[in-house]
Amino acid sequence: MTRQRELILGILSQSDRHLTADEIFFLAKLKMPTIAMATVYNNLNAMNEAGVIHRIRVDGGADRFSAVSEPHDHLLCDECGKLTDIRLPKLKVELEKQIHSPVDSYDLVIHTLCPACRRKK
Amino acid sequence: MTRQRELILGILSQSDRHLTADEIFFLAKLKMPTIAMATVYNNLNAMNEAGVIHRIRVDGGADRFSAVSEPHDHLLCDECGKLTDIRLPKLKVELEKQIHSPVDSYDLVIHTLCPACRRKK
DNA sequence: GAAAGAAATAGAATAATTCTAAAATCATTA
DNA sequence: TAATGATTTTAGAATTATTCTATTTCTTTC
Repeated sequence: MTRQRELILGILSQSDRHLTADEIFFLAKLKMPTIAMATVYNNLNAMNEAGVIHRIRVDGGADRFSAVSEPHDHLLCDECGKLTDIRLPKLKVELEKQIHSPVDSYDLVIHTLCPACRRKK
Repeated sequence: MTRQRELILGILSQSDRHLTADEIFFLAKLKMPTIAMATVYNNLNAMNEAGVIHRIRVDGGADRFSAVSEPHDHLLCDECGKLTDIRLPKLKVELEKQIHSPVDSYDLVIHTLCPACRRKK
């Protein structure tokens, strides 16, 4: 656990949004101006592999990262692009029942309108 | 519907795998050597927007495309990387029940071992 | 405090995708 | 059929996200 890794993890933990590597790099630079982009990626990859953070790919953009370590799912608002975490604890078992095989893990992004955007319609 | 678009759609329809833009480009070139990569992307994007084909993003690699128009889900084998379609018709309703909101659509990739790889373990 | 190993840095390299400008194709109307 | 305008394709440059590489800086241990 280097200072850089600590910084990056801190940034992710404190953010309620899911950040791109670029955003993390920018925020990290504010606190540690010498940090390099490769360091950000190195650490994001390492922590992702270790399961400490989570990488999520969304259509039309860079990968996002979040510090939430518990498995969880995602709501994506197609109107404003906001990405929210949601926990569907029963889903894994449900999926295993449906495919008749053990599920290692899964990635789920649900497209829906966020409450704010729904109200505007 | 240009000749190029027809060709690309044909390639996708006839493939049982999910192809990358690169693979589609290669296959298209065999039939129409003058076709350009940009044309492949133009058409893939257009057809994806129109809902005729489906783009799917998988960790660590290029986007894949498939012609299957019905909504469906994906099984990804973490061992050999094989990506298979699966239909879970009840899931959408199940999700709507759980999030208490209408679900526009959703993307699901289930990580599991394919039968072949499971046998080898 | 020197040596060894691990991680960080800077910048080049790669891969996937998009953009741009010119040429080709197509459909429509004169 | 010729002219017109719109759309699409083409080729290659440009961009974006990410990884790689070689060198430097930190840590840790002796």
